[in-house]
Amino acid sequence: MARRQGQQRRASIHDVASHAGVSAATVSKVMAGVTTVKSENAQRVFDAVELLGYRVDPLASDMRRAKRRIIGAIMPEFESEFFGQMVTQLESLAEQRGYTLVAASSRESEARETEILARMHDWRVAGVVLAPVRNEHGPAAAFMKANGMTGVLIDRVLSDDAFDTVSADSAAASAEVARELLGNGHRHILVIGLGEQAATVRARLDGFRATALKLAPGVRIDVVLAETDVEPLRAQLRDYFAKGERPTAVYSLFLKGTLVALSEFRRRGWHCPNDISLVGFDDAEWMQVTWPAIAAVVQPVRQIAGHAMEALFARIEGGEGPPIARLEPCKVLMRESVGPPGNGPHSGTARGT
Amino acid sequence: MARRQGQQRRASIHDVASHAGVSAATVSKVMAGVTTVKSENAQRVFDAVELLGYRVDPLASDMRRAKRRIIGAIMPEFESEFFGQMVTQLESLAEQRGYTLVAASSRESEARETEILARMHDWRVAGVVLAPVRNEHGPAAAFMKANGMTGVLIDRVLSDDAFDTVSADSAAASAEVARELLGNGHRHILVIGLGEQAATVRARLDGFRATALKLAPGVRIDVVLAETDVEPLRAQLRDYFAKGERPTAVYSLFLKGTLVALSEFRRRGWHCPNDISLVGFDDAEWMQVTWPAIAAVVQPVRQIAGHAMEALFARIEGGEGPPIARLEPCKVLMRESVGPPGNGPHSGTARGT
DNA sequence: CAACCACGAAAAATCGATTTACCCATTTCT
DNA sequence: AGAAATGGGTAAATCGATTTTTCGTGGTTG
Repeated sequence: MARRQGQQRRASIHDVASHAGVSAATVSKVMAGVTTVKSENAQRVFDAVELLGYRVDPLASDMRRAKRRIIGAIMPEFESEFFGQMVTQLESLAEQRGYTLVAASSRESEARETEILARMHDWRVAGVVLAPVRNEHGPAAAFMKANGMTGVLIDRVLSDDAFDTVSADSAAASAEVARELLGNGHRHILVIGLGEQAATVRARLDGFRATALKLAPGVRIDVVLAETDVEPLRAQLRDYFAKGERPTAVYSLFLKGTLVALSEFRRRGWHCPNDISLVGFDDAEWMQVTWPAIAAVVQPVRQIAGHAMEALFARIEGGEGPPIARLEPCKVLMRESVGPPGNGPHSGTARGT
Repeated sequence: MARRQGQQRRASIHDVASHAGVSAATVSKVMAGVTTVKSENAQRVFDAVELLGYRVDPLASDMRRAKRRIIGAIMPEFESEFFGQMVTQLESLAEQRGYTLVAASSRESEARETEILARMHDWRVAGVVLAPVRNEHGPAAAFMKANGMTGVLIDRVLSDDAFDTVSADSAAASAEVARELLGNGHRHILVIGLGEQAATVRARLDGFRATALKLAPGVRIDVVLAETDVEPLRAQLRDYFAKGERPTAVYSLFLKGTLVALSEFRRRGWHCPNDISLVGFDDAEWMQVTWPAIAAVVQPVRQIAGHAMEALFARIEGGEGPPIARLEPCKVLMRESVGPPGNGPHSGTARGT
């Protein structure tokens, strides 16, 4: 084709202009699709563009406008399926509107979160999709407010007075989990989570507790919350079981908790669902191929991503009005890890085995 | 602090200059850390910077140079632990050198891969870390060559005549898997993979086969390869077992293959390792908490990322010389999914059960 | 026939930095 | 003492686009 040598400098708008015998402004107009250019000139521009392999430099093009066609995305991590899918979705939605997504991971650190935000501010991103490490009341959101950035908060949030929020309907999903577990006959259930993620954990916990108590007022619900990290949770869980506590089901409020629960079951030689039932918030591909398959709450990634971007672009385009707080419905997949209690060796009779 | 109202326009270098009573060039020098500035002036600049909350605009700063301080990363997907960790690593390495990482996912499509590459070329990235969908001989690498881009290829590659490559030492790892399986007494082994990823699959397969045949010349090694997608592989695997083939061990050459194998085992009611043994290339967090824990080859993500970035920056800084092809050693974690053959209900005697 | 409009395109300003060329005092060297 | 080197700065050019202003031409209108 008309591709030039790899070595030489990229063609600029001026190269095209002089080749086509018009001014740079005209080339700009043609590229932007403005109709007030004589068709003959437009054609010569097209030819020159083709010949030189010219493409608009998006950064130079963005220089003049206050908001650049870049969307920032900040996730707590990239390693999990959930955030991986989220980034993929956001990326493709941004592209659809001619924006480029720049993603960064805060690695579960609020300090890094703010740092990244500052960098994105430097980049003059048009908007930010932020999945905060803790919740909407952290330093990151404060930074965005202080600097007049436009953004949307997702995932570990409920609502905010300055930003639109989009998250899974944790409470409703937890209520359904409660119905399922209670329906299976469980009356002693352990819930595990991370206290740091205050708002979400509270919603999930309250949603679960309210429904459970309504269905069976005598139900016993134990709660083991670690503050920040997974390892302390593992230790607390170990203590809990070591004390002789024998719930018949465990509900984990986040993915890593499900892994911790499973590994503790392993250590103790317990199998699901005979010895204990397990449901986790957050689904993963492997959960349906293990034996038993693990029951899980599936977060609606596409909906969250879609509505987040919708809200974000509405603000970017100047949309006013009070911030919205959206809750997307989850799906609860009851799989083999949940069954009726009382089949296992330790339940009822067992205690000191 | 001295933070201004969120509403007003960001301070530019000229605002700082006029506040400090010097020229923009002087401000630029101070920000760049040039020492030939009178300390009194430097101080006034610092004060003005503090007062106005000034930060250099990285895009404007990059305008003049040919290569911008941006590194592009293109991964086949973001959803898996491996590529998630890879992006995280690359991001932090890029940041350490004052670069920003812009990551994009090709979603296992060569067309998208080239598209993204073109976009990154438009962005004039300083370099690209590309994990190709198929291998190093695809259109993406060709595009990079044709446009004189600097880049490094990772993961599904072995070596290239134009770019540095960094990948896991598939052959050595597969040899070790062979030693383990043969050592356990397996003499009929099924290997599954994706034919599309030619170079890597060949290396893994050959490494496995060579070592296996050396250790036990009579060993039977079956191979089931699907071309592009996972679902056809599932179908082929189903056919293979339906024909009555009963290998005592399966070695999956990639993560999704391991999932497919597991789900097929489930369908047939087979348990590891009694009915069949399983090892997979690629580790994941869940593999150690399931029952049985799944044996896996762990790819050295940090080393791959580290050496890829090292090589990339060497080229960016003008390093010459023939392309290097690096192989990073893997770790093989033999877990409970592997055991000696012959305990299961179907092996030996079984056939029509 | 002069005044007015519309059209299309060129010229110039702009975005926010960096870098080059050049200027003016001192110092240093011969 | 006169020339050359050096320190410290500034104005202006530059990067690659977009956007605003200006300009010339041709056609209408009073």
